[in-house]
Amino acid sequence: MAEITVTFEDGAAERLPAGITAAEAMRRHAGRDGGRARLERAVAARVEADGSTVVDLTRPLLRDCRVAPVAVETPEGLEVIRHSTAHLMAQAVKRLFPETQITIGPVIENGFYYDFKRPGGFASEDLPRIEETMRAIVAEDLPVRREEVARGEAVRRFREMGEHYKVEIIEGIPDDVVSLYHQGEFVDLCRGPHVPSTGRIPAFRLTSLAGAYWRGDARNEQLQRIYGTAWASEQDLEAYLKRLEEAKQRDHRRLGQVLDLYSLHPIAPGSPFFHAKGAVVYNTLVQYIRSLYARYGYTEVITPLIYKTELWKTSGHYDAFHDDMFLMTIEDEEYGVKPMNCPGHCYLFATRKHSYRDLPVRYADFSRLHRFEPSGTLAGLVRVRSMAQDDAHIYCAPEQLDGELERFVAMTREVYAAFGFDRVEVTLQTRPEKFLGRLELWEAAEAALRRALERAGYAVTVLEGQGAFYGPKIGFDFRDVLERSWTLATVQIDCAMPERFGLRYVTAEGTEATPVMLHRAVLGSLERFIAILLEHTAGRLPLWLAPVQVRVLPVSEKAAAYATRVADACRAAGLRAEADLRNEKLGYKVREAQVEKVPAVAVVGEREAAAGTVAPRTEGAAQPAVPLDAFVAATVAEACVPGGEP
RNA sequence: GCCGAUGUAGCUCAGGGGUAGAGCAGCUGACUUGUAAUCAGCAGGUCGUCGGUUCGACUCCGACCAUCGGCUCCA
Repeated sequence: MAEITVTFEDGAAERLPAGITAAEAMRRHAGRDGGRARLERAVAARVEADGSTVVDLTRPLLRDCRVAPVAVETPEGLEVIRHSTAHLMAQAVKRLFPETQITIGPVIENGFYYDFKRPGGFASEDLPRIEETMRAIVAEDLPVRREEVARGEAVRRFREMGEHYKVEIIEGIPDDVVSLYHQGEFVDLCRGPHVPSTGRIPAFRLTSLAGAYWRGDARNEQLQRIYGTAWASEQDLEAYLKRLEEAKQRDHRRLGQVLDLYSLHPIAPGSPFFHAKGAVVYNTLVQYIRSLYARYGYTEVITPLIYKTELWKTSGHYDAFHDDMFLMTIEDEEYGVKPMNCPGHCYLFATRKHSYRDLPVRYADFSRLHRFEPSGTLAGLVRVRSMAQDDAHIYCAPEQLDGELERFVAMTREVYAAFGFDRVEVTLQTRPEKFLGRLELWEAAEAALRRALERAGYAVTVLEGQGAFYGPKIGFDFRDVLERSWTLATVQIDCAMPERFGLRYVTAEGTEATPVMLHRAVLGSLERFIAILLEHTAGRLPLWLAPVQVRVLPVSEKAAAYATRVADACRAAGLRAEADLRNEKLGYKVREAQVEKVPAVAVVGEREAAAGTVAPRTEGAAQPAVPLDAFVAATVAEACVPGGEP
């Protein structure tokens, strides 16, 4: 029999019969070096020949290669068990509900899902039953077997089983041979790799039930998706579930209530009411951005909230989005509440004749916008129907475009640095199927965005076809506590509106030209930004943004007068300060100030009143007393808006 | 919009076909307080809304509304 050379992790090489399985090869070698324990923890094998691939432990080795075990707790190992758990779940579902058709079941971050079509559907009470059956199948420790068959044969078998979605998938595969995985009575189309037997799946939990569309298209049949999570051990599973629980403590919807920042009411779904404290955060953010506008050369404008719909017919928004707008008919004329500022700014630009010397024109606008977002998509402050952006539109000459993009990236960087946001994910979203404007403009615009990102040195994910209908865009995305991704900053080059609105400027040569138009926002929507900021800081807003910056706590009524004087002194210095004069013990007031995350707490008793000092409590701990003036000066220093006037 | 779940006092939650419960918050009083909850009393509800079943519904059924987790969408 032919032999091959197999090299192991320790560098040793052995001549072994071709066709030996990866597991057997490692087992023979381990017998000599004592690595059996590691082998028992392996769920797959890494084989390196031409490239490096993770394969089944039962995969036969046919050529010279290096082979190493893949431990269950490694990223590759977790991927294997998660995929195997998806199969396990599908098998359990088929046992309990044989009328169900299986579709696809991929691995996702921290877990997996599987999409099913079941007449009558699943209810969440089904999940515990499915889990129970899964545990039974683990106890059966069914061997998992890979089989390669001709595509036609695979189609025939799945058709016989009544698995029509699988048939459709296989028919779309270009290869002549496909691989199937068997475990007991269950068989699924799959590339693998998988654990060698169902008993090797250590810990899992089914987490939720959701709707999903076949092939991700809303025009297709609605399937049901069951989500689960799987880990290398019960302890890891518990730790993961605990992390999820802890993340909920930082959820902006909880913090928004505890901190009395905003609320939502069914009378205006998706439209937050900002309470007095939330309004301070909102307005301070606007003030911060305004201070940067002075430096970055923007001029602020105020434009109408309601327009005749002709405006969006010109811009193209009406065709694409009129179902998603708040529309009304007044005196037989249709009007709409603006969902974005751009068309209004185009009218503004056209109110006078522009010279190349005026450009770039940068119109900033903090107007409220109203979008009729679908009911099922609303979420706290991150997806709303009523919002305001730190929006601006830039009109420039083509040769100014690169400079404007660079200026935008610089401003974005400055703002994110001020908030300590470092987990940004940058995407470039290109021309969608339905688009307006000339193709050559689109190509030039996409090239300009690519250049800007390259110069900025961002690692970029390209999302083909995800751009706006009027132009390609860059998105700066951040994760919320549930790891969902949301766009904050964006910059978009408009390939349609300048021409549709007939915008012109006079060039140096005295001819007329169409300006380049940019849409951009740095914070994005203020609502969404506040949500991400709250979650990022766990509610401990920086002092300059905190609704209450200083709270003065008298130890007893005897210090009430002095506490009032201290609070007045803080307010005179421009701080948002208040004295807590309620008839409560100090410990009670301290606790409340902590819970409300007031950044600067000053305790005053008879000693402080006599000495003209305060005893600060910062970062959750009592500090030695300092003179009142020094406390005020230090707090004022911390209250400076970042990057603002010195 | 679609699938699944949830909705009881301002908040967090218990309860269950036969007159609605707790803790915190609120109000009143006592205590005069030294760094994460002092004590007592009082008040607070169309049990999301509308309809149905029933002698009787907060509880069972249906529709709707809102919220939550996904899917689709996201100018």
